[in-house]
Amino acid sequence: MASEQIENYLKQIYNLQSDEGRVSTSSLSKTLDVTPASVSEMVKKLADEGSLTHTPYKGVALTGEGELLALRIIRKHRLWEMFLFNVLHFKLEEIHREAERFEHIMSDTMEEKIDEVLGRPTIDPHGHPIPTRDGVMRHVAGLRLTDAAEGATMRVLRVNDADAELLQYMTSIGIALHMTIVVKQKMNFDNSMRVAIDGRDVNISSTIAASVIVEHA
Amino acid sequence: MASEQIENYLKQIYNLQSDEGRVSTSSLSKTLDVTPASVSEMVKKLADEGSLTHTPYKGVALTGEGELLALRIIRKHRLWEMFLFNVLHFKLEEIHREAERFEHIMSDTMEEKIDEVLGRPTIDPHGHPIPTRDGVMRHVAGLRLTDAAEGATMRVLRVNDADAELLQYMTSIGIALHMTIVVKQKMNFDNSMRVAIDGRDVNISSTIAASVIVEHA
DNA sequence: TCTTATTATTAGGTATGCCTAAAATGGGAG
DNA sequence: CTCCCATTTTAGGCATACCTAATAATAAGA
Repeated sequence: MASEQIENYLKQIYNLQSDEGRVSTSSLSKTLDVTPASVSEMVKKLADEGSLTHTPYKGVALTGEGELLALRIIRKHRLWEMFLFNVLHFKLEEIHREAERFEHIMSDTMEEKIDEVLGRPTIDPHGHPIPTRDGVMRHVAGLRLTDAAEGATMRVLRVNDADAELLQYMTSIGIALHMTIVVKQKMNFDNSMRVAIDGRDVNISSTIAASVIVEHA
Repeated sequence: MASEQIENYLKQIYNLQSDEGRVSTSSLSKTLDVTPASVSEMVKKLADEGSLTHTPYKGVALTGEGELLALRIIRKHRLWEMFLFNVLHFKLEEIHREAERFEHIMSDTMEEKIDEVLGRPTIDPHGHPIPTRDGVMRHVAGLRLTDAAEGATMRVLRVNDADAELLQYMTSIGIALHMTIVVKQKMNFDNSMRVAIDGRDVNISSTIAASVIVEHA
């Protein structure tokens, strides 16, 4: 079984691969909060184990095997988030951090029990898709609220899960999954916007708007 | 925060202290499945940290601080077992092993949420008392079924949680918490006994009988 | 009491995963 | 096309918690 650290590396590499395409030593160093030297070392080991391929000074890419391991962890993470939110009534902004620890020690039996109790959910409380047991993840397209046209009526597909403070603020102004948002006015100078949420007008910064992924309602 | 290993040492020392009184290096070595040499080393560290006192070649004893740490872990373990059993519908014999991993990463917030969801239980699914948040554990006296008199009607107070196979067998013959057992006949040659459980007569070995703690019904 | 057997401790070594400091690489500016 | 600098890798160390082998202390029997 892969150690907790190894699982974190694989998960992070998977995320960076989806978000940015290329995965560099320094990007891993930043997101995992370890020195580049440590990343180099670990990457070498993961390459030896067959979880990824590494071209020195170029970057890394998960093998099929490594990707499956990553997706298994992501599944556990998201199922656990769902459980914390729906069953234990944790706040939306708290679940990510809790799940970071539990994903590593969750047995496959536990994963199955939770999946069952939750009724086999397909998205987590932030709107992210939950991969299947065998590593298939269906990603629903969408666009950043920043990129929605003025006057458009959008529905919230998913929200950034990593920044608890931002998430807490979003919740406080009424942004939640599946909610309808109407883009009233876009300010070109700073990319902030005025939107209507639940009939109430709110000004939101570009940081917030960029963290909300929407689709046309 | 104490590491996972340290928590296991403290918990085990607490258990041995309650069961046997004296806690030797070799008893810890056996129950923790590490060599006596490793135990000596770790014990020295724990003594330095103030969790226990150590008299070389004699044994160890938890300090107040160490005992509190142990009881905090035991509380998490038992709450988690309760949760696995009642909410996730794990089998009685599976919960102990699962809880062994979770007890270490359960935050105090999680402990509180679970305690609340479960309705502040005072015993776990095996009948063991759950210590309070501040380390108070009320132990209910009882006797081994082996020691019950012939003809006596007893009620199951608690059962051994460590041996999954034994527990599974006990469940299969109908022994469960709070169940009534009538001692029909005691065989002196091997300490086995014939008992009535739920009206049905069953022969049980001394091993089984010794793992069942009962009180007079 | 003395000797042996049991129990416990110390000494020295391994693996993991982190670190800092030093060396190597390669892509972009001049 | 070369040189510089940011990125990356290697070298050498540290901490934790384990191990085996060797030594020391205690307990128990002759």
